[in-house]
Amino acid sequence: MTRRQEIMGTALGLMRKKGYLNTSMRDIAGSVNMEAASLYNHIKGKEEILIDTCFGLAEILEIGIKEVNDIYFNAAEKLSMAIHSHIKALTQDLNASHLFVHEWRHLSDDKRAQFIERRDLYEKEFRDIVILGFEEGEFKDVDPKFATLTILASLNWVGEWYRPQGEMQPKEIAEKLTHFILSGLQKN
Amino acid sequence: MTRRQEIMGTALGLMRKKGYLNTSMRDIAGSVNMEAASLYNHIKGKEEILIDTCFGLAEILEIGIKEVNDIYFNAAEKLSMAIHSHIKALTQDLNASHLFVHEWRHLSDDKRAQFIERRDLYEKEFRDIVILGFEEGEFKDVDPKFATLTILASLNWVGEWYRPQGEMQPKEIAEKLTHFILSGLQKN
DNA sequence: TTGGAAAACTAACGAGTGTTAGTTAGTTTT
DNA sequence: AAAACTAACTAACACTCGTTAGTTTTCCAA
Repeated sequence: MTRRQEIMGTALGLMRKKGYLNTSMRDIAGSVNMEAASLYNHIKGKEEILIDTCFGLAEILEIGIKEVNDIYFNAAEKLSMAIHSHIKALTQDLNASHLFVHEWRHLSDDKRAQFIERRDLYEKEFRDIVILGFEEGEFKDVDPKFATLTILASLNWVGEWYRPQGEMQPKEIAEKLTHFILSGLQKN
Repeated sequence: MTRRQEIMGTALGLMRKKGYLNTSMRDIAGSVNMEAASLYNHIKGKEEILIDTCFGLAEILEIGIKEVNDIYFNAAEKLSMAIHSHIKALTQDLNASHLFVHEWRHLSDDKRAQFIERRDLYEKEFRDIVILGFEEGEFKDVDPKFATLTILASLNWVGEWYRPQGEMQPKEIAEKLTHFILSGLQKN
C-alpha cells in the first residue's frame, strides 16, 4: 500500500466519522503520523480526497449499470441485478460511500455540477428500467421518476446501517431489497 | 414574526443550502442585516439553532405517530397514516427537515445521544406496525428491522426532491409511497 | 418626558483553517 | 561522485470561526 493510499483511507475514515468539513488536514496528518504540510507531497489538497472518492465511486456504479444493461433483457431481471450491483459497490467501502452519498455537496461549484450530471445520468438508467418494465406489461403504471427516487433512497440508505460484521451480507441485502421493491409488504 | 423567528428561519435556509458547518454566524447575521454579535441577543449560540430544529421536528413526528396509534387499529391503516403524518411533517419545512435528516450528526455529544435515542424510539413505533401487520396475517414475513429502515429511507429522502411548487403535493406523495411500500412495483 | 429594558453596535480574543515556502535528510539515478 | 528525486520537517501567511465584553442606540410604558 502506497503512502497515498494510506492517507486516502485514513482520511475517508475520519470524514465518515466526523464529516468532511469537520475533518482538518491536521486531523488526517495526525492519524498517519506526519505534519499537515507533508500531506501535500502526496495529494494536491483536501478537495482531491472528495473528488477522487466521489468520482471513483460514480465510475464503479456506471460500469455496473452498463454491464447489467448489456447482459440482461427483461426489466425485473435488470432491476434485480442493478440493485445487486449498487449494493455491492456501496458496501465495498462504507467510508467512500458516505462521501459519495452525503458530502458531494461540498465539492467546488464546477466539480459539483459534473457530479450532479453523472448522478442524474445514473438515475436515468434506473428510470429506464422502470419504464421498460411498464412497456413489457410487467410493472405497474407508476410515476417512473417517483419510483426511481424512492428505490434509490432505499439503496443509498443501506450505507447508514450496514455493518460488515453484522448478520446480513450485501448479497442478502440486495435480494431482500429486490423482493421488497418488486412485491411490497402486503400479502396478495 | 419575532426577530428570533426571523433569525431562525433565515439560518435554516442558509444551512440547508450550504450545510450547517459551512454556515457562519456572520453569514446568518448578514442575511438579517445585523452584526454577528447581535445574534446573541436573540439566541444562545449556533448550536441552539440545530438543537431547537432537530428536537422540534422530533416532537412533531412523535405526536404524529402517537395519534395514529390511538386512532387506528389495523396495520395497513396505521402504516398509511404514519406515512402521511411523516411526509406532512417533513414537507412542512424543508429547511428544518434538512437539519433533522442530515445535520443532527453535528450536535454535541450529549444532545446527539438524546437525539439518537428519540429517533430509535420513533423507528420502533414504525417497526411495531410492521410486526403487527405480520401478526394480523396481512403482511409478509419480512425482517421488520430491515423493512422499517427501508421504508424510513424512502420517506426521509422525499425532502431531497420535493418542491412545494412542483406538481406532486404532500398528500399525493404519501399516497403513492403507501401504495408502493404495500404492494410494490410488479404486477401480480 | 423620562427611565430602563431590548437590541443593536464595535472591538477583540483565542483557536483553528487550508495552504505555501523554504529546508533537510535519505535514497535513487546519472 | 554529482545530480535529482522523495518525503518528511518547521514556520508562517492570511483568513475565518464562535463567542464575549463593553458601549451605544432604539423604543415603549409610565
